[in-house]
Amino acid sequence: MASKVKKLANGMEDTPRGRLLAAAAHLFRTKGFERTTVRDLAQEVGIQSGSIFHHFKSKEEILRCVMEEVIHFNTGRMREGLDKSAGPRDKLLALIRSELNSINGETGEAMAVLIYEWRCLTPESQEHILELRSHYEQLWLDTLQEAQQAGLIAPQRDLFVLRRLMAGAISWSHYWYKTDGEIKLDQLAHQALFLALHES
Amino acid sequence: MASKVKKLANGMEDTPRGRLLAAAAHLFRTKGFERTTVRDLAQEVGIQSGSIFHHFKSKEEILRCVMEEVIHFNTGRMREGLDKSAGPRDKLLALIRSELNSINGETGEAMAVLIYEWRCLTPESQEHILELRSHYEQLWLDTLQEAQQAGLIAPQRDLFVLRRLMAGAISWSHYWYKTDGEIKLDQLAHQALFLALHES
DNA sequence: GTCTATACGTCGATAGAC
DNA sequence: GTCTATCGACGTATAGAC
Repeated sequence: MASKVKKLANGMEDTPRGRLLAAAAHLFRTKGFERTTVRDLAQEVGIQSGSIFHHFKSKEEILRCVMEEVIHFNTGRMREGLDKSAGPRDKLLALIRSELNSINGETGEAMAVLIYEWRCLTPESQEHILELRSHYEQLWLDTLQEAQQAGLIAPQRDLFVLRRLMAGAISWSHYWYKTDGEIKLDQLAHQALFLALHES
Repeated sequence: MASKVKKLANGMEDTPRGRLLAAAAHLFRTKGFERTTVRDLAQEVGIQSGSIFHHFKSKEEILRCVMEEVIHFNTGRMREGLDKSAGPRDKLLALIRSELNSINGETGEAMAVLIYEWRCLTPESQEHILELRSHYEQLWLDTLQEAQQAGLIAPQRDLFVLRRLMAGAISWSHYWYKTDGEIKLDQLAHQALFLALHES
């Protein structure tokens, strides 16, 4: 039922199309893309399965749109966080916080879909999404470089590798981190910052 | 065809059952569990689809067995590496090396299956696999604690969180790390060790 | 232990009325 | 823009011969 879909936020308007995307993020996350049928999707928003194909030309297109939306939304939010921060340490912390938030906050389901349903995209869609992500990754590398030049990160560390390691560390949190647990997201961000810093 | 399956190593004997498991690790990794059909699987080992069900009672059982085998094999290898190392720093490095090797070496496909096809297990199987992993995780926590007591890891760091972050950092490497690239696995292990150490 | 044949459900997507 | 009805393909698993 439509009421089960918690929030249509994240730039997803309250239109049939937006509701479908929100439901898709939820179902693709919990059941996986393959196991989710267009009939599941239709039921979740309260229409019939045939009606879906008026809004999207295929099931794969729905997946691609979920991924596009979440990248756009989070790239914007990350840029905001970066603009509000001064100094390399705070900028780095802002990036970490922003990424942790993407994964464990309101956009968490869509982010998990972005990570785990990658294979279900056609090669053309994969290429398109990769292109969207590249700006996002460049912001990370620039910030890390700034931090290393300021002496916050040891000179012998490979920043390209460091970014990959941190991306894994952060994204993995969706497996174990509980928003309502003991650890606050901000504490987690600081623990993750230690991964990069020279002197903890 | 059977010849396409590179190695039946990793404790998988050269029996019909072992060949099926090796083929399953490969196919589940590249196509995903859902997209892999029992017909694909049968073709890969050169039998008919119906014959599979003489060896396994369901497709899900094959998945569970792939996961069980890879956990057993890698827990053993990790213990070996640990036994050969002296001192907390080397022990930690041994764990990192061992885990990187599990993910990027011969057992890489099965490890990726373990991580990414989790949802496809029945709840009963999930519980069973979790139990198998718990010993493995305890070895990590013990080693981290030893390192912290020796002053290698800053006292303000939460070791439970650190292990989770490192698990993510390491497992993520299967997405981007290329065994035949510039970076050697041992270099990567050292870069990953920096994530934990107080003074890089 | 592998074969052939097939039961039987479910899938994505389409067609055409309203 | 949503409905109903349905097509044709493909999925897992089984039955029984060899």
